[in-house]
Amino acid sequence: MATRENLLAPDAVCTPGTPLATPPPPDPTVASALKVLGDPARLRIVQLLAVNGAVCACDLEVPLGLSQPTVSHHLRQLVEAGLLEREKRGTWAFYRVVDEALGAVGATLAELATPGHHEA
Amino acid sequence: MATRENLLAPDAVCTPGTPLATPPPPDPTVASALKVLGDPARLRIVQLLAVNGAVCACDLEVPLGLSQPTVSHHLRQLVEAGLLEREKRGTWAFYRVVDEALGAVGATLAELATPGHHEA
DNA sequence: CGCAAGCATCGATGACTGTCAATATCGACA
DNA sequence: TGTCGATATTGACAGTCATCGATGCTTGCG
Repeated sequence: MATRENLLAPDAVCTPGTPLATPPPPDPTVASALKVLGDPARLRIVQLLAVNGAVCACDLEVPLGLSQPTVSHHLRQLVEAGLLEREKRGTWAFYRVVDEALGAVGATLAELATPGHHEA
Repeated sequence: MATRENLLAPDAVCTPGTPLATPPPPDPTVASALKVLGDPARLRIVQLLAVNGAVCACDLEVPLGLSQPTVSHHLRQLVEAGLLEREKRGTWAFYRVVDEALGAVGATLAELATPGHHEA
């Protein structure tokens, strides 16, 4: 439900004495993956690859409406973030989603969205 | 497993005749949420709120190491993306994670990471 | 009513980045 | 070996954004 009434305890107050719990910062891998996924073109690439399986770079220019260097640039970012794998086959290169990496990002967000982290 | 050997079918080829499936673009809400979560400071804010429950803005400056206007700026982005809710209590403002919104983003990524989208 | 405190907004600035044209690199093939 | 096609890299440019200081706004309180 999460209506306005139960947003926080009614006696909640800004407690300067309690500098709030500082858990270990989020996995840098997940953080950089989120940064990379933040771009619409790259998110679209991941979606296209997730649906079509392995796709060669030349087939991405048209659906993305971007130039070949730009597509190559985005693919590079995604590979460096560990979200994509590359296989060179002859003159052209196929890309594929790394399910574990993408799933790890989703799982991290899902866990943060799970109540019970703070005092029940 | 996903070793290099089964990256794609061994006879896979760049098929110019098959312009590959173009699914409806990802939910704009999720896309903008990912863009907002791409910033390390904002991801950290979400994590701090997920752990501590409702937190007032004044308690975020120190752990983030950012100035008050910058913190306010990030909080605004997160609220506009639907990831945070704000409740003003007296002079100070408490923020809280919207579990459904954050969970939706995680679920979307998890679904993209689930094999079976492309032909088995 | 006036002061203080917390937060939001404004304006400026420096850094980052998405984009493309041009060019280089690499592999296939005759 | 020479050419062609696909991809990667470089350099440049424009737009975006994170950040902060200064300022304004609102609320609580004496």
